[in-house]
Amino acid sequence: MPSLILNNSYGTLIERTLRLIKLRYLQTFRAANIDITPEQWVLIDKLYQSNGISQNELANITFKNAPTVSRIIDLLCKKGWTKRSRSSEDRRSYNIILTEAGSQIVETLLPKVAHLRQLGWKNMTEQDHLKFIQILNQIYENYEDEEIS
Amino acid sequence: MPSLILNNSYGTLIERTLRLIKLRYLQTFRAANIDITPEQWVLIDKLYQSNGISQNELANITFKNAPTVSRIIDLLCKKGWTKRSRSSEDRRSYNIILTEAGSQIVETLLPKVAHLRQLGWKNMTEQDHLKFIQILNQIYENYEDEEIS
DNA sequence: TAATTATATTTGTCATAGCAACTATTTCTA
DNA sequence: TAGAAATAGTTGCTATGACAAATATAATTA
Repeated sequence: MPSLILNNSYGTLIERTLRLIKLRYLQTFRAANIDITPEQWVLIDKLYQSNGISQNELANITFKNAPTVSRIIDLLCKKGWTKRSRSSEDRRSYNIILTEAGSQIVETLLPKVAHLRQLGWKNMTEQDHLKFIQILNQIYENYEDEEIS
Repeated sequence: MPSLILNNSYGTLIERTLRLIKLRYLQTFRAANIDITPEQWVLIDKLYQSNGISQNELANITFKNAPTVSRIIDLLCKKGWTKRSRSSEDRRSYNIILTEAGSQIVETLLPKVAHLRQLGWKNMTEQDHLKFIQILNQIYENYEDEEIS
């Protein structure tokens, strides 16, 4: 259906691709019998790399907003994969700790996620990958610069 | 913060850019004093091009699912921008009609949206645009092909 | 140091989106 | 043609995300 593709603005196409990527992640997690969403995955993956960071830091590095991170951490804590520990330096914030169970989830899923990431670049070169990321970030900057009346 | 960019998978970067695009659309609509979301815009924009199509057709061309389209049409009808009219050929489906008020909304916003679409491609060539869409669709196809266990 | 301002997090409300189950029709098939 | 299967749409439940308002604590300033 090439006409469908041509008739849609790039926003719609970005959304379509992103939605499929997330669906594949979800299906992969289900196939591994682990009840986790792609967004929850992003957070515990970051915690695996930087255990003990605050919700605010998590929000910054994942580009999510504070209420969203707060609610996802709620869910992760309910599942026993993370724990909130009040920071001793700043009693407003928490250190978010990945539990042993949480670590095991990450270690189980990491190779499957690595496979998914590669999958997206099938039939393409490293050059394509770089170009894509570069354009994506250029679009971001273009919109970031713009003051909307 | 280049390290942030390099440390994030492309899914996260796609999401970040898409979120900013949607935010700019929303801000543009607000600046025009029109209470509409980017998703609602996508639907009435399609109806402006193809008035009277069914919810199912709308879902297909916007890559949204049936419940989502049903609920967005509910909202559009409440605002008086669309109407549902039972199809005479197939009494299960509706023809979704853009009202006069709906048409005026589209006509007011179209030039502003055209400006936003161009904005994303500042500092880039038509070649970049084509390459980006091509890669985006290749990623889509790569994930589409894959059977998840 | 008291008062103001800024920051980290939470909560409420709404919109979007996925999935599953359901109703009403239509189409297919034995 | 009767019964089964498919299709269009709706509704319920859950998760994510935006925004605004609230609380608690920290940092700044007069």
